[in-house]
Amino acid sequence: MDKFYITTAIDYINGKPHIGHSLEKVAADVLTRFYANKIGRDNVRFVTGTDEHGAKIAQYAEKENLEPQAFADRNSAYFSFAWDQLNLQYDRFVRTTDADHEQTVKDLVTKMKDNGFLYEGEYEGLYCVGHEAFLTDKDLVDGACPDHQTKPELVKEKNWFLKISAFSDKIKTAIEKDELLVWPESRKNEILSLLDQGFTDIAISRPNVKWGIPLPWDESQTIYVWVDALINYYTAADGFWPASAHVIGKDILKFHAVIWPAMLLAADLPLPKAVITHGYLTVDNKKISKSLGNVIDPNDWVAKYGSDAVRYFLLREVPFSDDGDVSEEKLRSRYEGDLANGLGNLVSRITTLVEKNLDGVFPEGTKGFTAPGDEISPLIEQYKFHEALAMIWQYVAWANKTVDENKLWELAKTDLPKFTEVSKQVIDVVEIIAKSLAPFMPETSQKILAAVTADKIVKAEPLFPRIE
RNA sequence: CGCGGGGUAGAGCAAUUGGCAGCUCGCAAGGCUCAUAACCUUGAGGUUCCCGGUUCGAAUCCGGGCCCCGCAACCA
Repeated sequence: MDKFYITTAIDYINGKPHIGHSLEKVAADVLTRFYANKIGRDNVRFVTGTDEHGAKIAQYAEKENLEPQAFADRNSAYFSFAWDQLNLQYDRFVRTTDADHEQTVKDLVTKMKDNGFLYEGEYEGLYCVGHEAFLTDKDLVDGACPDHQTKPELVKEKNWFLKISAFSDKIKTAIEKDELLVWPESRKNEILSLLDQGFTDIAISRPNVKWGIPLPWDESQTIYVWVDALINYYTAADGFWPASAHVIGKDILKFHAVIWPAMLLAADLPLPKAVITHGYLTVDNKKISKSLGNVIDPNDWVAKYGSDAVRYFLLREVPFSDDGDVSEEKLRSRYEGDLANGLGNLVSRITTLVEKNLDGVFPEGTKGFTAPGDEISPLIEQYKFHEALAMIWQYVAWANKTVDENKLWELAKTDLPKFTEVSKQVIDVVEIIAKSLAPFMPETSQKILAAVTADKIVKAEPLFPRIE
């Protein structure tokens, strides 16, 4: 591998970022830092951003008496701000209203048409004005929309369609052979069975949506927001295409594993290497929802516990591929248990012991700890972040145990050579911990490395101070 | 019989191919005093949802049943 291009889903800006959005971005950042360490930062590209077109956005903007663009500018900034707080090293924050993106979308769609994979058709359906969307018969109760208590209108729309059917075999083969890896396995099976059932062609343009990118050859239509949004990955590639991994949530797998590949094939472009699907978070075992009032602003947690703690918590608490539950109580428990009592206290006690008894310096040639093989990297490469972190904490446990079992504070008085040797081993293990932790907790990693590799080791400041 | 995920210690979860049912937290007892009231050791705690089947052997495989959570909206 000489290059690695990683993307996250770009978020729809009808609201503010919540803790569920953060999980995906943090995971992508961990992969970015991990591969950067392996192949050099210049060879890794990390892109995230916001999805800003569509009727809904225009509607929200109107409610607030804002132009759509002004609304988009404001809300997009909520996202980039949150990602900065979480210390994400993205190379580009792409917005679907960016000029170069709009041009790329037009170019790609034109290419799909020139290649003969678009056709003009008519869509007829039951349109609910309240939803601004088409409903199917099964959505209706007594012929009316159950949410709006209105009868939908029968509407005929002219649209341009993408011939997905022309590519379904190719896509299926690519997924089966893992040329397009769909992870985890259960998601791969899900998509394959979806492809077996057959995939209908999708409309790539809409006649009645104004806030969007116009079709180059028919300006009465704008490009369907999903088509517009997916192309961001190509817009922002900057020579890195094809993507190594699209990190996404489970709800949008269909778009990334079928529609997006079909678009790329229609435009003669290579397929991405992997679609990595994560689960959903619940808060206090309930779905995240505004009406339940359990939406968590990641900025609040970062302000209180620090970005590293939040990054650690999100990836340690929940297996990445699965749904999982979070809460401030659980975060606090990880913070106090794993971080303050476990790692933080370890660094304090060992640096203190070395400062007090060796004046912070190991004699020339002190034998240290021989590192075992790298057990952490394969876990990160397989997106098993929670297991990687659990593994790192086994080193923390080993170090604490070693200090205790050897009674280092006593050895310092009775057998200084032995003290020197054992404490050097512990320091070395702490260094391994810090290095392994670098992608997950960059600031903490730096602090620990600075403390244990100093010419003269001194008692470290608490890494994770008590809160409140 | 709509689709999917799940039911394992008080809580949260794990257990490759069927092979001694484990981990973290909490609880109890003990140890220690280097350390952020932190750390270490030991212990208690199980009908693996229920019934049946296959097997030398089932949390795991098969059949049947019960229960919980998603799949309409704000919402990744």
